[in-house]
Amino acid sequence: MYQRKIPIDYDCGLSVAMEVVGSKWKFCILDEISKGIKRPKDLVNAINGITKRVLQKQLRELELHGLLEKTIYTEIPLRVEYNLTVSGKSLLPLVSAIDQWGMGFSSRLKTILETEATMNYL
Amino acid sequence: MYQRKIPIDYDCGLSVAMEVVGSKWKFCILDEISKGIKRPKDLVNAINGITKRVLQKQLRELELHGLLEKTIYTEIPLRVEYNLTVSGKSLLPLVSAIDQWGMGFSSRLKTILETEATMNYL
DNA sequence: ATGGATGGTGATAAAATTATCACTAAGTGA
DNA sequence: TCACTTAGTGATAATTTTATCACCATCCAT
Repeated sequence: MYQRKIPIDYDCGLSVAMEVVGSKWKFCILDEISKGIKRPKDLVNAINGITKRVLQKQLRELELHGLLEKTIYTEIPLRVEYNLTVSGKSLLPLVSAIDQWGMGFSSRLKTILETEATMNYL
Repeated sequence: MYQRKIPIDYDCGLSVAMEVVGSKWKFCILDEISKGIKRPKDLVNAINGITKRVLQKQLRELELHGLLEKTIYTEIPLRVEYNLTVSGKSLLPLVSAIDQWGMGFSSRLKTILETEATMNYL
C-alpha cells in the first residue's frame, strides 16, 4: 500500500465506498468469494487476468478494510480461506447490481468505443 | 485521455461498469447532476476538491461513454449544461445505493484506518 | 535432498489517473 | 481597449494503482 496524500472525505458516502471498493479487481474478488471461491489459488484461476501478487495485495486491503476475514487451516497442503465479513456481505447486493448494469451496458459501450476509435475522438 | 493497454473484458459486467464509472469523481458528478446542478461552473463549486480541468475531463468522458449529453445555450454569458441520458439515469439507483452504503461504512472505515495507522499496518 | 503444492513478500517498472498551471475563445459592457 | 464571465484545451507533473519478477517459508512425498 502507499501513503495517501489526498485524504478521504468521510462525509461523502461515495468517497468512502470508492476508497474501499473502487479498484479494478475488488468487486470481482468479492463476487467470486460470494460464489464460494475462497482460496487464493482458486481465485487466481477464477479471475481472468489477475496475477497472484496483485490478488494478494487486494485480499490484504479488503481484509484490512474489514470486508474479508482470513482463516488459516493447518492442513496439508496449507489451506487459507478468505470469507466475507458482515460488512462484506452487505456489499453483495451492490456488487450484483453493478454487475448487472455493466452487462446491460456492455454492448453499447463496445459500440461507442469502437466508433470513437475509428473517429479519433480519444 | 490515454491509450488503454489492457483491454476491457466486455463479458464481465463489473469490468464494464468500472470502465465507465470507476473513478474518483464520476459518481459524484452524476449525483450532483441528478440533483439539478448541470453547469460546469456550478459543479466545480458543488463538488468538494475537484478542479475545473479535472471536471472538464470527467464530463467529456461521461459524455463519450453515453451517460451525459451536452447542451450549449447561446446565451450571454455562455451557458452549457450536461444532462443525464437514459443510460445515465439508469445508473442513479446504483449511485444512491453506493452512497448510502458508504455513509453507513464511513465511521467504521475511519476507525479502522486510524487504528491501523498507529499500528503501522500499512 | 529434492521437488511440488500452497501462501506469501520485496523491489521495481509500467500504466493509469488526477492535479496544476498557463493559456485560448466568445461575448458583453464599462 | 480592457476587464469580466463562462467554457474549454495543452502540456506536464504528481499521485495512485497494477503488473512483473524473483524470491522465501512450510509441509510433505518421492
